[in-house]
Amino acid sequence: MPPRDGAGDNAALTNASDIFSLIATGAAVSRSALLERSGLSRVTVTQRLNALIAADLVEEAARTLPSGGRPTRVLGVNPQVGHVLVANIGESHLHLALMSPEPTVIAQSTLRYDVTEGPAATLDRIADGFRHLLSDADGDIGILLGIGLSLPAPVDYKRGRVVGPSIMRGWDDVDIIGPMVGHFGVPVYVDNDVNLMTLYEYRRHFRLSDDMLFIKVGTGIGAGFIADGKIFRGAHGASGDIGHIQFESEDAPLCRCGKLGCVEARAAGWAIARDLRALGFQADNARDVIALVDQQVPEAIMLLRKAGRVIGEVTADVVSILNPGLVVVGGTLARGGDFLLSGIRELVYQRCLPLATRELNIVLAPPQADIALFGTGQLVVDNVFSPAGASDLLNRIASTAGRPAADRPERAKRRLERAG
Amino acid sequence: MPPRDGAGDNAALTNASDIFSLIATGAAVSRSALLERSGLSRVTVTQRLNALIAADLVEEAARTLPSGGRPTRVLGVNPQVGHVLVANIGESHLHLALMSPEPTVIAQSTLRYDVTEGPAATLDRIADGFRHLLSDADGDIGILLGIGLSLPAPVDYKRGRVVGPSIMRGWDDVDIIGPMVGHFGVPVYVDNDVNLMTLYEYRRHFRLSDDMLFIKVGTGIGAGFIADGKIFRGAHGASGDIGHIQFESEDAPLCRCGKLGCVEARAAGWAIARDLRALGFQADNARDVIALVDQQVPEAIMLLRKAGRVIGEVTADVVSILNPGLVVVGGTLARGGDFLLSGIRELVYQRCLPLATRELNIVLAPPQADIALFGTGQLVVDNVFSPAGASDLLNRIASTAGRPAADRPERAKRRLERAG
DNA sequence: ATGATTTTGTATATTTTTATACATAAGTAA
DNA sequence: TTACTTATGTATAAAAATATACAAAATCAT
Repeated sequence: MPPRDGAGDNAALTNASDIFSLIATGAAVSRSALLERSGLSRVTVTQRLNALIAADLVEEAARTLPSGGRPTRVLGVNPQVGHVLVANIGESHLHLALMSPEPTVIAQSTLRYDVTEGPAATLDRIADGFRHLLSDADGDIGILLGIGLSLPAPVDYKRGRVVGPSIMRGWDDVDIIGPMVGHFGVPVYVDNDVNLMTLYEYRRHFRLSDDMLFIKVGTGIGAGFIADGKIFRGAHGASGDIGHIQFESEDAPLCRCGKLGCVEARAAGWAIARDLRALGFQADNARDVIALVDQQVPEAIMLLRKAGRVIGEVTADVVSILNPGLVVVGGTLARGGDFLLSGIRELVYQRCLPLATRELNIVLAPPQADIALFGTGQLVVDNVFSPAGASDLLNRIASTAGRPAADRPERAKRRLERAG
Repeated sequence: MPPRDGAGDNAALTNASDIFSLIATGAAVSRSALLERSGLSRVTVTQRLNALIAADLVEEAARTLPSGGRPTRVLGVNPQVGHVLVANIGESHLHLALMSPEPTVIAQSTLRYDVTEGPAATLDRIADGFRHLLSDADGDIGILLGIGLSLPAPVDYKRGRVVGPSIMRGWDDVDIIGPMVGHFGVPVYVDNDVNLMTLYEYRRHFRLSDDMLFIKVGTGIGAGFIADGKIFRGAHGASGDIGHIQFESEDAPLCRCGKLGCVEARAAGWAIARDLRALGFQADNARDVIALVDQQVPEAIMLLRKAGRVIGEVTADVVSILNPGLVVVGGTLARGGDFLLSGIRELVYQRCLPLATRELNIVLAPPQADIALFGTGQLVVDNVFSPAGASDLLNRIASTAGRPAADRPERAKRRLERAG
């Protein structure tokens, strides 16, 4: 066992980022797997692994795997290597969390706010809230790995900006990443909340389905896709806008967007609530609709079933276009269970050709609160532990314990530039 | 200038695959770009580049780029490094070509065949046809880099098999790659023809649009997508099946698939031809429809405009779901020009929210024959010149001139395994 | 209890890569 | 014509990686 020295050899540390990334992403969790995946020699793998262990970034688990001879030791990231900060920005609430890299919640807080405060003031409040979470944290939680923000609006992921007018008034084309990087000096990621919910369901529950469709049915209706293992976002981050696809009918209802016959105007929580009010019931939103369904109110059930068939109609089109292997239905209205799901299945299996549906599963998302928050944590961790992110991270760790980058030999500088 | 020696140092050659891939893909075409992109030192880049030049795989172009000091020499793949074989398998024709890596056609042939001959006999005929093309080739065309096959059916790209019953009767779930690899011993790639047309348009005409939708309107109707620079295929290769999305109406026509109201039954070439026959005109397919449009027959123009609006309706849904930055319309009916395009634009701009359309372009594909064939060539070249493909290729080249893999030091063996 | 298998540890010679330095080539601007 | 800039060539010492070998640990089967 090599001597443990927290500072370690910093050049050796930054040089070990490829090994760190393989372990951190779960791509290789044993020495033999590292040998196979890295293409390096056994001695070099051992040397770099020892540097990571010495720096307390990686640890040997108690667990071993049988191999027919000496058992294989499992390797893993030290859970105390660091933490991430995430914020789910709603229309009236800010839900903040300090998370470990699994990601699991270490601490969290919820703040009320008003969207009219504007992005600059809101981002400052989020930064303050993050600092409170950090200062209240007990024990050694390692370094801040990165920050993630979830927004209920289309987000151009590469530019880190909201695109287009949306319910987040005043946020269109505003730089969100810059101010947050300014506050904390770590990588910052921003995405649309439905995309992050989709990422959560994929990574936590449906990992084997590399092409899956997530449909969020709540007060509004939206969709997220995993295509070949990655979030599909479209050219400007506005993919999945299925709520405003229109179907013609004589009684096409007016949508909030100003068009007639949108899926949302027929089947979203607000639309079902509208129809329930027309029948004399008290209902404002998706949650109220589900409360009435839970009370077995026949009219609420009837309207939910009808909504299921409308959602099924648009889902059928999406399935024809995208060819997913799995459809996951989540959001508040999904708590209606089979009242909603049966209509979705009926229309999808009716409308699509067998080629698209013969190996298609349509399921409800497992009930879980705050999945956008967990999805945001997952996004940050995935990026920070990627090969490029790991290189950047280990340079950051090394540079807090070593000489400045300007003094480094050329190779270390070049590695920094490539990671940048 | 290093001495030219065709056999070269084979270990040095396989070690240079990363440099070769960077040059071959166009990611780096100068020494300074190679330095930046490879992360290697200047001496190592030069050593590996010299090995590639000595092996006649890479050449220094006559062209230089001004730099303010000594001009930068442009590097490129030797056009005679090798060739690819491609086949476009139609319903009644086999269109074969021998292509250079640009890809451009060196030689080609067209064979009539019947789909009832079955896949085994057809693949044998294709192999024979490929051998004829090779034996007729003049001059040094280098080694066979790879083979590509295009099919008018959904293809599971990873498995290299047709999925589901289709117009290619008898091909469902048949191994296509195995027999062709058996014949020629090189990598073989199989994909759906619309995907390959999409790849061609993207790489040859719309390279800056990393999220684009290609709509093929001919006798049938289908779509292909480029998502973040890559072909989007779906879970089983059946994405883009927009022809069988149904819209309800009182007079919904019966489709060939057995459903009522499919987009294809309303707007495909065969459907317009059906409607023209009902009006007393002679028309069997998309080509006949366009011939009548070219003759300015009002009824043909009217039906084509109507088809444009139906296609526009489904395109609007696709645009809402996928958020492309560009829509390209191709296929035989696209020769109808603005008679078709104006209806597509009308419905897309009418039905979609501004968020999806404000930066969306909708254009006709430039006229060009055989774009699936060129797309197939592009697919082969992209794969063969990728980092993994280049490693495999250089191992193949080295092994035809060097000692057997079993005799190699451990590192060369490990590189082979990783490339495999 | 013993032998075989597989993993992991450690050492050393060789090879490859990098860092550094000096030099020349080929433009461009003054 | 000269000086400056940038690219490219070449050489050498130092560092890193690899190949190879020997050894010990920890199971498992007999």
